[in-house]
Amino acid sequence: MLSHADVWRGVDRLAEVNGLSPSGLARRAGLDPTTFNKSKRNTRDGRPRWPSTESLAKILDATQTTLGEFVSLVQPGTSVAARATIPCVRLSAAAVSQFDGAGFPQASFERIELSHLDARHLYALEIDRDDYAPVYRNGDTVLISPGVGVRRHDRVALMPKGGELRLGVLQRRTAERLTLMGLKDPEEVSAFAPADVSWLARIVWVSQ
DNA sequence: CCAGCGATCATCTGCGGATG
DNA sequence: CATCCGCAGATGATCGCTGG
Repeated sequence: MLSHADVWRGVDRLAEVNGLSPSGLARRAGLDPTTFNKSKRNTRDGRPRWPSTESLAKILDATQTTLGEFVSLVQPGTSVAARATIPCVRLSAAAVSQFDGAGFPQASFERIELSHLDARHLYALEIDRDDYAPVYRNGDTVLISPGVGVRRHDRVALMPKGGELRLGVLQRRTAERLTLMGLKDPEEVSAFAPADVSWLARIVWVSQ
């Protein structure tokens, strides 16, 4: 169960991992900058005050954070330092055998530094071909997070069973069919049966 | 180089409006 | 009536500029 302190710690951590102060986070979410002031977390007679679910929904939306990710920020021991580096995989080395069933890399790849995203749910993919230019050029690094939800129109990485890793835009996902739009050419649509997909994960960041 | 000054920003306190 | 949130004003920290 989340306590009053847990929820406020989560708000502080969410601001921190996004490089914001609590007031900056409130502003980004369209709230009054004082909404998350420490002085407003308890009433004058010392009773706890809670942020509204609407305010929480707004800061999650403003930071593209899921409720599950927010809850994970509350857990003890998830310091920013613990998120400082993440494994980095080369696109041409991204074979199906090197990932687990959830899409996390199994081999020990080199690591790159990262300061504002939760490294426990991330790995980097270095683009070392021109297949996705000009959207992703040779030398770019994209960050993939199997730990977050994938929605329509998200840029994603898809690993077909027995195939080669694909990057694209998730066009549609039903129980029978999953369609991926090409990054270079939106007219180039690939369809997959869910049973033929090893894993699908969202691209959350790109360095270029 | 350093002190003084003003601008800017974050935060705090107190109050009142909106809502249930 | 209790609670959450926005507004206004005050305060303190930081930064950049200027002049000695």
